[in-house]
Amino acid sequence: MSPYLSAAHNLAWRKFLVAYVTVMEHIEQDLAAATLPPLSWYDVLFVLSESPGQKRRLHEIAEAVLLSRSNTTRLVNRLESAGLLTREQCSGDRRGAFAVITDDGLSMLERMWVVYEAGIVNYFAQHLDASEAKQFAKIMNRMTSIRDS
Amino acid sequence: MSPYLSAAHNLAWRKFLVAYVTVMEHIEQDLAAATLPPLSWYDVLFVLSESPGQKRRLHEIAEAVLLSRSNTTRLVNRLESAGLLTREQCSGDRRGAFAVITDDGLSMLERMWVVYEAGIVNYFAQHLDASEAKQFAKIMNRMTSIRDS
DNA sequence: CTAAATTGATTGCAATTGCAACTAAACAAT
DNA sequence: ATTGTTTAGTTGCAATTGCAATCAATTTAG
Repeated sequence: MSPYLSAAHNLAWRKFLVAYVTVMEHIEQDLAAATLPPLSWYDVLFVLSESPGQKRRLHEIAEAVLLSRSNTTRLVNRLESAGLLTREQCSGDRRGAFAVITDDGLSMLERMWVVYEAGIVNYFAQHLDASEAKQFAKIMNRMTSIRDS
Repeated sequence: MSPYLSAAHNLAWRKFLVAYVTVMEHIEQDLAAATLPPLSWYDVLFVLSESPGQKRRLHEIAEAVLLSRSNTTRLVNRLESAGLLTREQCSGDRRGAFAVITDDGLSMLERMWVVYEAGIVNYFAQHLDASEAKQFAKIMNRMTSIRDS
């Protein structure tokens, strides 16, 4: 609750912001340079590929990729237009729709991962040794829990 | 150059992404709830307030806040429409323009900082002790340097 | 059972972003 | 001086986002 920010914490915050945008820009640039779609597409394809039956309800995708419902609808539209997934009627809940990854979607996922993984290594992981990586993940994890007072 | 990502590094990366968006969303929500402008406005106001004469060339702002030129032009337009800064003709370079922060801009900066600082503490800094904060800043700093092979 | 409330997904619309021109001024080089 | 190049800033346009409203289906409650 104390609204006081030490200089060290303030600095950490600023470096965090800068690091995030520069790393993301590098990775997005690498994808674009390889004429591959943006990371948001990867996220959806990845979630689907991990899902039972390689399909998932739209609202679950939204939650998994931290996107609003409406943005998910449209993102899924784009992937569908590109043939990377199809929509499937949901038996049992007639409101609902599944997104199902296609073979093209799976191969796109792989092609993107080649570039994406290299980017993560180059711009991010390279700068952390194994124990730092573990510690780092732990810290980031704390920030995603419900806030207290 | 080794394009191999360990499980620990991969996890760290994912937590990084999630932490960033959740923390940012919280802070933006807090600002919006206080009927304050988004963080992008704060960044510009802050840069100006730190600048000699409280003014800065547009391309310098762009660089400082990691934004493209065109987006900076339009962001500055919005702040100008809101009366938080003014444009000033640049003597010595007739192409150029300064953005100069106004008194309203300065007071907006302060009002935003109240909410922003609380957000940084609540969603970010709270989760780091002093030594972690220093270590964290150091790591983030490595990621913003020029990449090597 | 029926009305009210909730949930899943989509749509409209305004605001923001990204990218590629474009204009004008400065700089460089012959 | 004259041409070519770079730099500053802006603009057009298409794509993406954010938010509120909408519609239909499901669940809840009386």
